[in-house]
Amino acid sequence: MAKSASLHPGLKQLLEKGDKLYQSGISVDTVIFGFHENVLKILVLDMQYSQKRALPGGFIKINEPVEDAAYRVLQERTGVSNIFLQQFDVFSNPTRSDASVHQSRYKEHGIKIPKDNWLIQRFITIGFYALIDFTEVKTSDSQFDSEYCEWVDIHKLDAMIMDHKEIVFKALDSLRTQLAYTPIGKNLLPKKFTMPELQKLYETILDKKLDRRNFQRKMISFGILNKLNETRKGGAHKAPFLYTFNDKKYQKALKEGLYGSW
Amino acid sequence: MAKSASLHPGLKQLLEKGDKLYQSGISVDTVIFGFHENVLKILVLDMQYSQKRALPGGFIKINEPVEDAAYRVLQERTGVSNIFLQQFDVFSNPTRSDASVHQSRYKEHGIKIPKDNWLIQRFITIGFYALIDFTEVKTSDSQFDSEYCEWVDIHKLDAMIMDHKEIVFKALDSLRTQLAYTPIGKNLLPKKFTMPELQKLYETILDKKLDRRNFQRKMISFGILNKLNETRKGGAHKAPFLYTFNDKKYQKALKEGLYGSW
DNA sequence: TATCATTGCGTTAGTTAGACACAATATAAA
DNA sequence: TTTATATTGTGTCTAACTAACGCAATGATA
Repeated sequence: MAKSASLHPGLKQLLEKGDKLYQSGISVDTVIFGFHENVLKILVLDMQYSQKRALPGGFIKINEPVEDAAYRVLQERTGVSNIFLQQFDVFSNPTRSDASVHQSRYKEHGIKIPKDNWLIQRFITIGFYALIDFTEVKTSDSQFDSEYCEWVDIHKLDAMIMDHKEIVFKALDSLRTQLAYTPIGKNLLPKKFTMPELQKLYETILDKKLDRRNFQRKMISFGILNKLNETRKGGAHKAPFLYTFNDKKYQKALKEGLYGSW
Repeated sequence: MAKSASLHPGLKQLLEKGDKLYQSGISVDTVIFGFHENVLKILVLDMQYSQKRALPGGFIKINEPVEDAAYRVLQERTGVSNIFLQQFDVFSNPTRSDASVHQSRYKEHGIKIPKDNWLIQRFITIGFYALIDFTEVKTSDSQFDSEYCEWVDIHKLDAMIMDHKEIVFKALDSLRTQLAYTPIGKNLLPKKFTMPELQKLYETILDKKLDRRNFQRKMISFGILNKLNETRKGGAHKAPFLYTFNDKKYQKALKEGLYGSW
């Protein structure tokens, strides 16, 4: 069970110098959404020292903006840089922190965290959600031992530590709201995609069937798509056209917002 | 210039025991909106020891949720309890903190804050905005000396400390967005109000003229208003009917959202 | 009593959303 | 090679909604 693991220097440093390196009592946690095989998934941490999953999160360096901290964590975990990142809420329930999570992480290395260590205190966490192209992510190992990232169907989430499940559902809720006035998809889909694929993405996020023909009309009316002269062959039926996003217009729509409701 | 002021015990405690009482490096700041004489105003702190204004803000007690901290500050400053409070963003620019603000506050009492005091560090602040019925607020003196609250036209804002002006404009932006899918007005208007008054509120927040007749139709279609059998006489012309909000339906709309865009 | 700005209620044209029809087509089955 | 089948592309229709505007009623003022 307890594998003999050498203590990663980062972990040691975190314990001893964390209070000098990081803002005290604040963390960031990110819900990373990806879309694969018509399923909305999130990237969670699987930890050998715990049955429960965790959101990828981290601390905020002294002199680091919160957004940079979230972005840094994201890059460490996914290697991807084309990311849509959005702060959506703050989680501050005084009882949300759970020292035992840190304890078991260090216990694996035979270390007991002193009670007065900076890690053992109440943490307020700032929640972000990220949209990532599933195909670009290498779920590489963490910089720490015994932790690796894994995509999980958002509807099949097992137990998560602390209030991370609440964070996930709030993130999903914010994403749904965002869908109404912001273009979505650029970061969740490959460069080229078909209209049915885009529609599946919307249907999955909204958890709701949409009319194929009305969806297409509305989507095109936004003016953020380029229709290509290629089709995606290989499916068992009529080959749908491929599209890309018109980057310029997409960015403009991100800034100025769309209007429609779904 | 330097008035001889006795050091308020709260101020002394803040300096000496702040690090034990409050979460370190985190604060809340609230943009308090009010509506009076067809002008959108915010409640700002006027401080004798500074030319600049400040947002009412405060620190987060150990074991206090962030929302409670914001609410507590709000009550201290306004005495009002029927408040709509909404967290909207986090401000974390590492250079946003300005020790000189604290220094001049204490300097008034002849105290120089030690450089290693907990107040002299980078603070991340969580931004809230609040909607308050102007008529219910007593802009009472603060619990501290030399500070009092004052309503200021949002379009005539003078200099503010640190990044408080940015916080104000982001709050206004969030309020505008919110207007599209949430009912507004219950906390900004007196119990009874007329349709033109409600419209002025919307126009002021959106900074945009709306058609009187279409506004009325849409507002009524939301089903959150009770039309009373009274009119507001005294104006120089036809007396408009008075309305109240239907509390039950208003709360429901708050939860479930409206739809329309303005 | 007449004036006048404002309010309440109504109309119309143009646009959009939602539901559905039908032909075209890429593969699989016959 | 032909046929079957599910899916895609395009189009139509109706109901609902939005935006712009008309007009009579009203309450204070002159």
